[in-house]
Amino acid sequence: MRIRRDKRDQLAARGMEPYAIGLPITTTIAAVRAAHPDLEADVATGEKVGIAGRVIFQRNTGKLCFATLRAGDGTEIQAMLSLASVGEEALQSWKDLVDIGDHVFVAGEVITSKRGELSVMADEWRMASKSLRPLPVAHKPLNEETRVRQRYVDLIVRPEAQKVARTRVEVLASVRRSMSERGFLEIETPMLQTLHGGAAARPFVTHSNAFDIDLFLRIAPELFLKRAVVGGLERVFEVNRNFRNEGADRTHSPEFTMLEFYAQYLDYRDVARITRELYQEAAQSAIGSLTVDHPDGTVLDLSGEWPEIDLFESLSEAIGEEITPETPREHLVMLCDQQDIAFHPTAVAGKLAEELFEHYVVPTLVNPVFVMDYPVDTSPLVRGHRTKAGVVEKWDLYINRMESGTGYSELVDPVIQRERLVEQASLADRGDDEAMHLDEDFLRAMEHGMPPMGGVGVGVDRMLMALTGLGIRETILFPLVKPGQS
RNA sequence: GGGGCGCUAGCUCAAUGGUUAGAGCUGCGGACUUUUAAUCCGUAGGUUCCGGGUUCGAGUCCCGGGCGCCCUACCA
Repeated sequence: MRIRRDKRDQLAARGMEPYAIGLPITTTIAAVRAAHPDLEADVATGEKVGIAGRVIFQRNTGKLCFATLRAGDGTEIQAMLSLASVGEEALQSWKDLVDIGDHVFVAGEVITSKRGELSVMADEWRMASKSLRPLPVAHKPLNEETRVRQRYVDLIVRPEAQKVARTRVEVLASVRRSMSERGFLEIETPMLQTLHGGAAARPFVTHSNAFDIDLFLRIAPELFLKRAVVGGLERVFEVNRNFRNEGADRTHSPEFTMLEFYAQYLDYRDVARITRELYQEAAQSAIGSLTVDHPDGTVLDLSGEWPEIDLFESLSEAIGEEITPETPREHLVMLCDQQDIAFHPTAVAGKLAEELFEHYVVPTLVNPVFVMDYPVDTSPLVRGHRTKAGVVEKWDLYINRMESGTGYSELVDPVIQRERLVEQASLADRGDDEAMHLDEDFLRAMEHGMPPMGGVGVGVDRMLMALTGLGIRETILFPLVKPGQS
């Protein structure tokens, strides 16, 4: 650090700017590479360029210096500085003052070296940004903590980190494209809410000084998106952050990115199809394939139609006895106890059935599957099933043994909705801090006539996980980390 | 929440309770006009995560704390 600071000062002393702006850059490394895909060794093209990049390797010999410059997109090119073309003073400055990690500008002719490496033979060089801290040694894996805490370093030295960051960009762009093509409007709804609703989760609480009230960071945008549909924005979506004050592990982050979309007059099967298409289009544009290979050897096949299984039927089959929405709570408790499945003491029968499902069936769900028709008592915002008793028109999408999305035929009857929410509110009063509170304004919106609609929530981070096989903290560029000692 | 493992030089890692905590790469000085993780010679580099304790002696053992990873549970 101290030595590099001295070099920074030396640059100024020799009349060079250590952080130069307005450099005469004429092209990119990628463009030079693309223009000269397969030159023979030891060729001079006569083409003059000005390029800049970060020094990633250096090989300084006596009168001829080599450096590998890398751009953010991972493309690299070699810079060569010879005594003959830059002169003694510039060559000496280069050897004295350039370190691995510096951004440098090089202007000169595009050539290939005697070993065939595409290079720029410099006529001049300039410092673009003097790096004061050394880069970690290349070719040795950084430990996971440093990668997450200093993602900027991770991105410099590990091309895979770049790739993941760019895959996320591509997935988000693809999702927005797919939604737009189907007539959905991207809208923004409140992150700061006076009541949290739309999901069952513990919220983060903050305080507004101006209004002198406590506010919640949203756990879901659902109730506002539905209000927008009431208002005649017939198809809406939002891709943005939700915040849940709960556990963090390989598949959960306190802030995570969620896609929600709602479309009037569609039902849960219609939106399931759209969800599958979204996924397939995102996979195609982000990784170029509907077959995904994970580092752990898992292979996901996202192609074609995705199968549907019935929650209670598949559970009954797995257990070997019939389980229905009418199966008494006591019996489900007994089945859970047999398998040492833990559950919350106040859990309702439907919740227990879902616990059993997670234990028996979920571990087998690698390729995408829509799990259909959930118990009514765990789904307060979903419409009752049109033919089956005790269940609602809801699916969960499982990919790679992970819940990756959920879709409903939304409940739009304000009278039934009020009954369900009152029931939830009484749960909240009894100490279930994840139950929903009564949102009178939401009910008021419904009472103005909410069109029948299908709605979906898809975890975008989990999309990235499915497409890369990585943990959630690798798919998020800057995940929350506890402050360290220093 | 419970259990396990880890934290030592810029990075990746060594070090039976016992000399002055080592190695590779990085860095620094030098040689070299075709190198590719360049090579060769020389050299520097430490609050062993923090705080206590046991001991003649602690990176190592004990207690407390911090941070991370894995497993497990919880979180519809």
